[in-house]
Amino acid sequence: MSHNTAEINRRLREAGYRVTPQRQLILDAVCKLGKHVSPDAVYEVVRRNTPSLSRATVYRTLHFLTEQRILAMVQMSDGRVAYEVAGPEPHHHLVCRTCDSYLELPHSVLRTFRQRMESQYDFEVDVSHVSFFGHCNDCRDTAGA
Amino acid sequence: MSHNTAEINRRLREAGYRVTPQRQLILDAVCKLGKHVSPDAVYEVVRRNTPSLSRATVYRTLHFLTEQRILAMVQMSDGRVAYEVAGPEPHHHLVCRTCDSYLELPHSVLRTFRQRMESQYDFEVDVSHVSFFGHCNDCRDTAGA
DNA sequence: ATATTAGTTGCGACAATTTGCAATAACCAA
DNA sequence: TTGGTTATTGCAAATTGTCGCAACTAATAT
Ligand SMILES: [Mn+2]
Ligand SMILES: [Mn+2]
Ligand SMILES: [Zn+2]
Ligand SMILES: [Zn+2]
Repeated sequence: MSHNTAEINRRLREAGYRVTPQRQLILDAVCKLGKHVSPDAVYEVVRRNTPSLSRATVYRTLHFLTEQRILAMVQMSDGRVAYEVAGPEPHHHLVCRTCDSYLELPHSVLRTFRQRMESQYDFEVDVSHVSFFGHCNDCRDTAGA
Repeated sequence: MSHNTAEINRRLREAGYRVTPQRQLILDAVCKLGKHVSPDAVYEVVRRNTPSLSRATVYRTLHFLTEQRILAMVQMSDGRVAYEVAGPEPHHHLVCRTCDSYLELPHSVLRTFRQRMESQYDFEVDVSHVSFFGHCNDCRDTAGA
């Protein structure tokens, strides 16, 4: 997934945030590294360019860009999180507990569920990048339970 | 939720595990502290009784008791996990991102979703104690998005 | 009771992530 | 340009959680 730098910078400034070299480097790194990137992988890439860039900034910026819906956060099966550039439409994940592979689901699979929670419980479910855990076709036989 | 000590101890021993004072203290602490207890809260309680009991043992035991289905693990909105005594039937949670309150859902709400993932993607979703995040009725107005 | 055995614990080191705070620098207005 | 305001960064310390390993002890048999 790629990203439109000019458009993003405009959005950030309009909301009162600043466009810093760190933020641009980190976003570029996630973009280049592809899907489901770990904070540490991002850190390793950006430090090649800017060794002074700190780990704290990587974590903070990944959170920040996720809040701005420029990135999306994905729960992995071991409890850690990964990031990816957010597309125009959110999607969901089926993450295998055994081999850590994942399938991506269209946004639509949770539409009726969301509506049901809304009407029955007055609860507005955030149906953006939800992860479900379990076992993929290859791992079902070998994995217990 | 309470627990039947004698029955649990029998089950553990039968499976080749041991009933230790640490495990009993930790289980009692979760039970006494109520629902959705953090590892640190458990640690604070048990160390009053047994100061030598280590943090590592708390984490290991909470994992262990979850594997044995004596406890259940719940994802909280900040990514951390909490524990509760597992009832006879699993249930799910609607966790509010703003106030951290939660609603409990019956196990059945994911039955059709699970079947759909099974038939469409050959993926076996683990539908035990799933957390969904969003905003509760009280927080919907105040919270952005 | 005593000994044997293997599951469990505590410790310390380590890895991962968060946070407070002073220094910095992006943005904007003049 | 220049200067002021304040969001952001880097650093270091604090949290949070994991791991290897030697010492310990619960369970079982003798
Ligand atoms: Mn994805
Ligand atoms: Mn619950
Ligand atoms: Zn798999
Ligand atoms: Zn709420």
